[in-house]
Amino acid sequence: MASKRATINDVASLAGVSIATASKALNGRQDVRAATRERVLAAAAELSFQPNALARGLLSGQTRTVGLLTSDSVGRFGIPVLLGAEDAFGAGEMAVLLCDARGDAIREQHHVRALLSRRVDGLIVVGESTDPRPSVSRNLPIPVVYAYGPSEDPADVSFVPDDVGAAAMAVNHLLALGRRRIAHVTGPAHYKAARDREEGLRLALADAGLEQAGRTLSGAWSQRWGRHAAEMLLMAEPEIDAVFCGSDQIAAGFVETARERGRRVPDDIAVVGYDNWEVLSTETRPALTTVDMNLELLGRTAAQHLFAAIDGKATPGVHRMPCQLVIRDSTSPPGVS
Amino acid sequence: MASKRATINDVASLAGVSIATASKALNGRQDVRAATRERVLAAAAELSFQPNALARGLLSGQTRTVGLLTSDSVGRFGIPVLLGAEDAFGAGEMAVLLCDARGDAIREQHHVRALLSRRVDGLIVVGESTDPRPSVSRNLPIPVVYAYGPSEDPADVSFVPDDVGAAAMAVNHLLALGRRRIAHVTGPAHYKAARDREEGLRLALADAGLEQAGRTLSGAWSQRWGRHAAEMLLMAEPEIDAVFCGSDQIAAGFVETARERGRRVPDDIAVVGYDNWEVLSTETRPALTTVDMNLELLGRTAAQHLFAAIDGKATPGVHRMPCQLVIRDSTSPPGVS
DNA sequence: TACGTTTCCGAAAACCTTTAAGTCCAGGAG
DNA sequence: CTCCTGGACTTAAAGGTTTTCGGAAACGTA
Repeated sequence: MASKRATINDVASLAGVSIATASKALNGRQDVRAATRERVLAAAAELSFQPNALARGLLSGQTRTVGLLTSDSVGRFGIPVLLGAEDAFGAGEMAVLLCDARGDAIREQHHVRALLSRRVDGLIVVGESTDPRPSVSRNLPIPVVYAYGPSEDPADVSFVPDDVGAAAMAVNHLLALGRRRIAHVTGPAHYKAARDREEGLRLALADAGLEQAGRTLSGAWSQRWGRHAAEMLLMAEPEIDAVFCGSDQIAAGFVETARERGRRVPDDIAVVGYDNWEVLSTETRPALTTVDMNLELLGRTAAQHLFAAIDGKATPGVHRMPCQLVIRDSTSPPGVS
Repeated sequence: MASKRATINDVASLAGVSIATASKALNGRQDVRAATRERVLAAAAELSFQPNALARGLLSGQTRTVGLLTSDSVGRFGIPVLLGAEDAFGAGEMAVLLCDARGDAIREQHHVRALLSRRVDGLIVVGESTDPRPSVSRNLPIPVVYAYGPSEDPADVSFVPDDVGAAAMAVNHLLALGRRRIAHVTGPAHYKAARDREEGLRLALADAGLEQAGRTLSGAWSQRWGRHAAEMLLMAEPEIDAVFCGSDQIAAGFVETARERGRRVPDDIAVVGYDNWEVLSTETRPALTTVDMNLELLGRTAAQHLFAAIDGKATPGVHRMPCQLVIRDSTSPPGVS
């Protein structure tokens, strides 16, 4: 361990100037002779001087730090958002203070206070689902943006994936392949994500003047449920030619069971998943066509808008971010597979 | 947004005392009358006063903040470690400053400097694999602990899963079930994890006086490779009765192909995976017996030892943390399934 | 009254940096 | 020669908190 951290005072003494001059030299300001600046820089290098961000922040009122508050144990959805945010901040000077509330409102409040006391410049709140969540920003002295899970308060700034549009896009893809008897298997109906994706399906089918094949099957987001739903669906609606699944896990389960029951994917039944969770979507056979919510982009965008808000240019409201359909073998046109 | 943040000065004025007295009252120190303390506390509450952590840190030299430096984009292994660390810190007062070096040494240095300038009290470095990595702690004025991926420097403090012991444990489990012809499919041989796990297998077999069934098959960590290896293995060594896989992905692929080839799991072939990645291990049929590396515990332990190191009690060396065998259906004794 | 003790409170320094304002000096213009 | 200008540098204040030390009041004792 180095003995003691060098301060700008040490640098100034070593260079034989005042601390004011040292500061100016180090920050590239005017009013300092080239020779002097060089002496200061040399001294700083020799002492491996690092300016104390605390002192700087105390003075300027800006810490160049943002808080990232997640509720879902930094789970499946938090990570990419976090990465995108870190990406937007990272290259520059911003740092991210990470807090996990583990879904507990009390703990969340506690973390908000801790972050406030650390004088973060802003806050990103990552939801655990796309269901609107209570606002945390009432009377907060710093800007807040919500990612993935929007705030209940429309005056807040929120970024969410456009589930409705993405589902419609997925279904239109199936329609373009000539599929006409499309079924829907999805997660628990109390999730807004499930309802939104069903809504997108409904819209796309209505546009095409078609009826959905059978009723929507709501269960869990799991592979197990996908297998179970496949059993039921193949029994009840034997002549379906496509399935839109609410998650890749469901789709993976569906594909597995369909194959065991002698249905070929995609020839007999085309399957579309959701999430583009690569460990599943690229490893099932056939690989899954699926919706990628571009969460990393979403996180990056949220971070950029947080910057804007810090600079005083807020853009309130819920912003729906476009998703992307990743086309793989589970929806190849016949003969192409 | 609230107008302006209250300082201890505002609190003191409102309570009609000096800032020194206010500080003492707020921090529960002696030398302040009960009535006065109450007045101060009331004033603080009214102004919703939050002490400025910057000022406090500047004075005390302690920020109650640690840096968490990850190389693997907070991937599969970083998350649980991070959670464990956050857990150990969280309840109390510590905060975590997250940095992702994305595997780039330059960026890593940059982040270390940034963290240093923010005066973090310590650093946790999370590796992307169990291969030893260059030390980052040379001449750093703060303690550093390494989690998952150890430092090359034995004077540093590192925590890694005990892959050798865990593999031996897994194989002993197979032996206890009466399996005698055990094969091994694992990831790329240049990974220390792959070599360590093979070593554990070797030791367990040697103890039992047995030979491995066929040679170790090294490929990728993927499901695809698991399927491919299964094809080869069932051809080359048809009479194997157990397989030890280097990852759950490999195991999932193996199980799938084995079933398609008419081998029953676990009756004909018992399968053990590695990682306990639940989306795979609990969703395959049958569910996988697998090694759980207890990464969350590892992260928590690393964090606790970082605390100890901050308090001056370091424990240098590479600490191997015990793993745990999670027994599921893929190794049920015959007739129990 | 003089003095010591206890209890409570306030003044001021310290932490480190940035910046506004001020000082000093050389050189050019009048 | 005087005055002004501008460049190069220094002084000092500010930012919010904690802590040390000293001061004042109240009270008891001689």
